[in-house]
Amino acid sequence: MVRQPSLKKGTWTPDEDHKLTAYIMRYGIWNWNEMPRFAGLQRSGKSCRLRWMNYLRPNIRHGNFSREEEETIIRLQKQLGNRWSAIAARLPQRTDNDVKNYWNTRLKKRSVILENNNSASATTSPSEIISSNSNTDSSTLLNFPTTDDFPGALEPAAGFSIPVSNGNNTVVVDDIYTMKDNFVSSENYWEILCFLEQPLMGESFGCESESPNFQLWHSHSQHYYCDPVDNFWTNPLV
DNA sequence: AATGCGGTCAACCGCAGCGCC
DNA sequence: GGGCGCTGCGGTTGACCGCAT
Repeated sequence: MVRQPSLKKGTWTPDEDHKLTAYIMRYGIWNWNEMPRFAGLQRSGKSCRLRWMNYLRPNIRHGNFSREEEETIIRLQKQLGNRWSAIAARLPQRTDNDVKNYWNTRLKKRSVILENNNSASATTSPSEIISSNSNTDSSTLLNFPTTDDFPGALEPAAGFSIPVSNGNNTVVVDDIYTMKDNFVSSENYWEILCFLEQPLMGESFGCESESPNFQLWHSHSQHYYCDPVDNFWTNPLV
């Protein structure tokens, strides 16, 4: 009798991330339950899907919720309840898991205060209340520069400190190692590229440099940006 | 230096919805 | 209509980290 290898749980390793990303880039998403086996992963399909949807998928931002986003979450949560996927759909580049975590860890308490303040003063805007609230987490008050603020600018690299305008001097950008966001570091870019040029599933990649995907990738290499319009990642074979 | 505690967030679990047969 | 498999969603857990003592 062939024993089914036990499925791994817990934190994903960089190697597992690479395997999953490379597989989806090459073959697309076809069946979450079958994919792990073909991708050489000892993970459940659910685990792979979750990892892809919440972390590896391109065009995802983590942390540094803007004040506008906070207000949107608070407003929509009031309107829709805990329908996190619906709320996340209204927040570009945010995942339902991120929105849910952010709500549970930060906004939930603040929302209660907001309610109290609103009942006390119906004329005060949410942002004013957030700003004036002494219990407010200082991290929510940072005017964190985004790529929306500086179109075409490079995203700060992982581990770098950047100046903020809340009185503290710097904030450390979250450590990322690959494709966590739209942008990846040049080091990771080449690391990924090297990985993708390795044979997958025992077959050669052949002339990857002539493939549409490769050219798309290089066409964005200035900013290492994966354009969602290209549908490059989610459906690489089209 | 060691320990405790609270906050954060990645990941798991269970369930509901949907489509297919 | 019912069973089955797959996917998506929301609640919850547990590991990790920073800070206070």
